[in-house]
Amino acid sequence: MGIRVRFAPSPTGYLHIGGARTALYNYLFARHNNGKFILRIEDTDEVRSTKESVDAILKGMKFLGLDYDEGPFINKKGEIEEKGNFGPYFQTQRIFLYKDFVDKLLKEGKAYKCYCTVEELAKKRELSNLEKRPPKYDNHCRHLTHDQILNYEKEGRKPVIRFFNDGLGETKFNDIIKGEISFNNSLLDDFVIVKSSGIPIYNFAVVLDDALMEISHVIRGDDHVSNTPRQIMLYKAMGLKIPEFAHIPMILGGDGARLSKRHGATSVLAYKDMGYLSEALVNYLSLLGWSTSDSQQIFKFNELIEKFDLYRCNSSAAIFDNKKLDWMNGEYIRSKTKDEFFELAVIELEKSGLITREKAIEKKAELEKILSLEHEKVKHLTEIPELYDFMLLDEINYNEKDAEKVFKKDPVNTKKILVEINEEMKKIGNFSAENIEKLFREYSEKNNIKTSLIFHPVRVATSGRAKGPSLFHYMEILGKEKVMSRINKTLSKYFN
RNA sequence: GGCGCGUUGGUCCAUCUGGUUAAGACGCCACCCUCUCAAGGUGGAGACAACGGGUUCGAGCCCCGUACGCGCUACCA
Repeated sequence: MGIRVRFAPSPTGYLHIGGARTALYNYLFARHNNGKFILRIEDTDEVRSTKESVDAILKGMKFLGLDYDEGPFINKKGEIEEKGNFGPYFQTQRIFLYKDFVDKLLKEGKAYKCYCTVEELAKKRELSNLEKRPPKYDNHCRHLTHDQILNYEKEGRKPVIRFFNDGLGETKFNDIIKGEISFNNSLLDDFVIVKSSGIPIYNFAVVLDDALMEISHVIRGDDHVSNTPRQIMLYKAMGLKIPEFAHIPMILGGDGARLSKRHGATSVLAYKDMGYLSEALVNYLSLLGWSTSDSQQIFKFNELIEKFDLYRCNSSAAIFDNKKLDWMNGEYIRSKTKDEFFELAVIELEKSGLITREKAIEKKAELEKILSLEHEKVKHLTEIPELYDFMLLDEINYNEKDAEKVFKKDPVNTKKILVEINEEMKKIGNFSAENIEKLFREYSEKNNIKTSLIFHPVRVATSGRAKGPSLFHYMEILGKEKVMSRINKTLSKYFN
């Protein structure tokens, strides 16, 4: 009776945005209902499945914070281990579990061996295409004679096993998200359930795994809707309990096509590398297909668990909007405490070579002051180095465009102002933002110069750019000496 | 081709079992704040609910059809 759901990716690539959302919805549904969340790797595609993909998926899950009750995970030694009582959790390792079911289906005449080769089938398919008929298997091997079978075997043909579909009646199910969906059984053919390699086909393995793992709700992408009737037929044929189904719509790229590499990064880990917080990604993804009636946008993780409702999911595809994700990421970065932001910033700063971790921790108080200058401006963590480099570098980099614009407009007066203000600053005892501002404003008044004609040049002269934090505040942190020497350096670089 | 699913402003979506000036968020624009850039605040433009029929006193919400999009139709998952 307990709720058990699973996320079952195939390891043929990294964990992408679509898979991540499927995983998230499963997770949220399980946690909301005090159920179990299971991770199962569907690696029955022996050609495309890779170990690297398994790693990438596991890492992606970890980054998103989607912890599961059962399934494979990477242990402290970096090896893959499994937890849970319904294992194994790799589909290929479960093959031995399927044998009895296959034998039973065979014995009961609900499945049969088919000796047609892929070439033969391809030819038939081509023909029916030519004749504009639906490409359906022609049931050629349904009733082979003993001799025919012997002959095929002698030829060395390895059979596949097909499900015997009588084509009678219809298969319907009530999808939690899409409502009632029905299919006419006569439209489905005798589909393959076990490949000639002995490895079961997805539609068969998924049924057995879900049944054996006692999955109560199958929550997956709606590209599986059309597969569901086949699976239900199998559940029925094997006398297994049919779970509830919930098919969540696809995520599309800006051009309305299915989200893919062409639309930029689709790997969850790539988003991490681009400076997105997992909280932001999770929050954004949660809203791509689901919403509350009051259209709440920002949710704490626990709040998501509390409020998430599968029945309120949308049934139509959604376009992934990077702009909104960016906004949300900014919201989450802004909501970080000083300490948290410090930790996040150190990682980026260290990555860019601006500071070492040791040094950052040694000068934590000062660094935190610097960081607070631009904290609210950060949209991606990766912007941090370029936002603060002028505060951390001895030698500033001038943005030539800004320098040109600010210095060359009125070089004579600008030079005069810079020289004079630099001289004036010597007088400041306590080099505080307040005192600097006071001095600047007095100088402006005394000489009847617009403040902007002072502020802008000083900003570029001390930071190398026209954009930046509050002028006097960063000057205070920089200190009188650095400020004055930077102005002098600017003077000799641009005004000689 | 067949079958299935979908279609509310540029985007995500609300409108719970038919009765609202069709709400909110992102983005966009303007103004305010201001030493710049952001952030924040205020306001604004933008949808006659794909289209066409019905049912009903009344439909974005129900029914039918059309168009368009997506998915499945593999010894892929």
